Amino acid sequence: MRLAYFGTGSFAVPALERMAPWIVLVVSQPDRPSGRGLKLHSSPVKARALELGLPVETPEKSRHPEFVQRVKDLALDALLVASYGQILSVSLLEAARCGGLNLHGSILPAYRGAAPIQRAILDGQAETGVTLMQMDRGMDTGAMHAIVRTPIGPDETYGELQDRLAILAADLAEARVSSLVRGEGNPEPQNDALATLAPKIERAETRLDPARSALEEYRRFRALTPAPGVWLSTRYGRLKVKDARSSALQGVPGTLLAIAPEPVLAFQGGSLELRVVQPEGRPAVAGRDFVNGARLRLGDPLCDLAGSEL
RNA sequence: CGCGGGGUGGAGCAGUCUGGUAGCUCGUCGGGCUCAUAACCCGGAGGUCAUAGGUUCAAAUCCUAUCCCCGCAC
Repeated sequence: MRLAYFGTGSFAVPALERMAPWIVLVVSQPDRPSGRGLKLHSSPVKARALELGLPVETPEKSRHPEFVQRVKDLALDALLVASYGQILSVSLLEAARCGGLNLHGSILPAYRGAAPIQRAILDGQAETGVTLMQMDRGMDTGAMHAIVRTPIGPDETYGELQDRLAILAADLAEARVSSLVRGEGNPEPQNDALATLAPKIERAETRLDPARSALEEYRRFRALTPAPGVWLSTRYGRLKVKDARSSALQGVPGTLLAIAPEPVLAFQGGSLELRVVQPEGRPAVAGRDFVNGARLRLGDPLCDLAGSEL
């Protein structure tokens, strides 16, 4: 079996490792200036592929005819795709004998799009999964070959869930791709009427607001942790919340309902225990340490609710 | 050269602008109070103020260089 592997994010790394024996080319997003100092950074998939000694290409546009021709010349059985970040053109899909097989982090047709794992947590879903599907011209609209399901833990974060789903995706690829390539598939079309979208996360969604419900904001914390992360606008500036748990304590939103053993911040109808926070320009610290440094006391307001600054 | 913040007893911070005794909230150790406690009271130990050099009678504080950490934006 000869495969090309199209992937970028860390969700795609385990499947890359598992399928490496059959992968003749890895395709990932180009290195881009990012981070402090705007230095070039490789995608997780590219970095791992190079460690594995696999050839890597990072076309700016994978639909470019010259690139498509190069793929065609590889005489591939299929393109295996996971978290690639570019739409694959029909001409590219047709460059492999069995087209494109996509590993998607949701139970399709729910959560089509860029951020299925985050959106599932954000919505409070109790279950999600990975779908292996036959790619077509639409976005995550192709017929489904297989689905694995898994419950979402009540305190599970995006990072933790993605790691689990990535393993499930690798299992799924290992178990099914070779038989699909042999033509043993029996794909089931998606019911478009049941489809939902999972658009990418917007910056505005990363702010925790004590005026909103504790339930909703705890989901927000879980859905966006560890990346891109969530933050509070406080009297001491922006405060990233890197670890938190929901708490049953209730009180005036924005004030501290407890100081020890961990500070508890009141939200609407509940509260969050702030376990690890990070002030601007400083390393992350235990919530208790932040409270000590800021000289906060029980009942003190941490956030001002008046204006929704930023 | 994208913009910016920070490195001060074990932890988190103030002090730096306007050089002149090392401060605060915790932790820790000892003692006390209490039925008891993560609560409270009293007392103690513990600091090369990131590193190197410079200015000065005197540097955490001013100047120069270096190392390390981080936020924003992308």
